[in-house]
Amino acid sequence: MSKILIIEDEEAIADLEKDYLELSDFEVAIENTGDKGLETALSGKFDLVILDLMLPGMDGFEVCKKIREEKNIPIIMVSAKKDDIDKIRGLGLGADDYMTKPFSPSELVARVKAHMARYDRLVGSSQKMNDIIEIRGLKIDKTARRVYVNGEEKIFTTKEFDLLTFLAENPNHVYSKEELFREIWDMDSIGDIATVTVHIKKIREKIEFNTAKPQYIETIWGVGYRFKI
Amino acid sequence: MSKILIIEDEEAIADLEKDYLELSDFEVAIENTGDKGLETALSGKFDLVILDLMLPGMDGFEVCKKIREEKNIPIIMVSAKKDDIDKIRGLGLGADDYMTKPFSPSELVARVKAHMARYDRLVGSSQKMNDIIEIRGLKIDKTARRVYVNGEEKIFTTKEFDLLTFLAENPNHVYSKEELFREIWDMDSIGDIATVTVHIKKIREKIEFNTAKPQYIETIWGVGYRFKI
DNA sequence: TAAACTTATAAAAAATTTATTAAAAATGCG
DNA sequence: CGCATTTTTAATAAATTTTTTATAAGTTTA
Repeated sequence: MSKILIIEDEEAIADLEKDYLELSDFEVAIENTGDKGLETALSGKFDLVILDLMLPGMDGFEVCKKIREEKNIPIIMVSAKKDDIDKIRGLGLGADDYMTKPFSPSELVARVKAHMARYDRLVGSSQKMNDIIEIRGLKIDKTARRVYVNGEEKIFTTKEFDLLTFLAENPNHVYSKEELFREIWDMDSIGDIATVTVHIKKIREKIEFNTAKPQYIETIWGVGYRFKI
Repeated sequence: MSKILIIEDEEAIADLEKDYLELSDFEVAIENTGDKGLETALSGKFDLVILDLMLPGMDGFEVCKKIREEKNIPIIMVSAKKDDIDKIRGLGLGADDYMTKPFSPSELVARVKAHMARYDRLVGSSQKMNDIIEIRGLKIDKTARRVYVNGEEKIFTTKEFDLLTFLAENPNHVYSKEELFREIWDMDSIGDIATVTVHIKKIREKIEFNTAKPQYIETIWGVGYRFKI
């Protein structure tokens, strides 16, 4: 199922868009500031972004530019002023479409579908450039299998990389050691899952500033681990 | 230089569009019927099509659909009636953009540029077609099938050359031995892919200063190989 | 706070993967 | 066909990763 990120500070509008998109079977998330929106967009979980121009914090121009530096996913920019639309079109920020408020929900859905279809058509099954996950200072390049922490590359082994990538791709979700084992090791955990603990430790040594107070992979005592977004 | 095809029966309009696009350094051709337009579009010589909806012979709907069956190039559809635009948008013909006449020439140029940029961004007209790959001290001449390391020619066998070229053309991407085998040997690896390892070693002997610390082809333990850019 | 339980850490042992070498097989060419 | 070259196979060595194990440290619960 395709995932759409709405970056919009007017709650009523965002909710309305969300409702209509969900009726068309899209999965929708909303962020209400530019900064949070950018971060979520760069997490790599979304297939399309609907971006309002006027936002608290970082504005839409900037967010669009920053997303484009890393991602090729379709971006639909939305503004209340027709003049702004003409202006940003000329700036060549790399947005894929521009809509002036107010617009009909069905038009939004139609455009979203069209952009998704084109993206699939062009990028298709080939190499998706969309394989960079970035959360705060952590950057994971999936095809190159490289990990950077605050710009510095850290060398990861296969299992470490797979485990970190899985957690980072599914943030804010607690996984038990058994679940992680099944996910990365492709088999049922017959008893011993101590190796998961050891791998988590090794990952933390590479990505955390202070392993005792992890910023990325949290321990949920008695349950498992969670990647904090 | 990018080439644009205008399919439009009103000569005055077509000429006007042509003039403006040429001012922006595009190469432009005009066809005035649907049938001829389709044929020219399918010739493969054009990077973008501007397609009028009302045409003698085959109409714009049909032309758009037929182009899409063969080509992914951007198509901008043009119509005098706003209603028609809404209608075709819903049809999902695969057009990339829709404009209602009359429109300003500068808007046309802006849209053309945006679509070209996106197409390049997603499909990557980059250096893939280049005959000579040069990365640091390594130079690969594809048509001559010669390899130079710091100016000195090294003799490569067929498989060695193909393997090195594939990796160098797709740098920063980790390929497993199986993938490399499929790519170079044109068949599924039924079990043994040890030959890939041996070829990598032979290539390294020729291009690396110290095969134990490869500067070009890195080993990603447990995964495969990666050409370092 | 002590007991019970869970996770973190460290180091070694085990397993896996790749590099190297050499010989065998296949291919291409005169 | 026979020779030279390329490619593949196979066996061993070397390197690296993964798992195990033991112990320490941190939480929770009664």
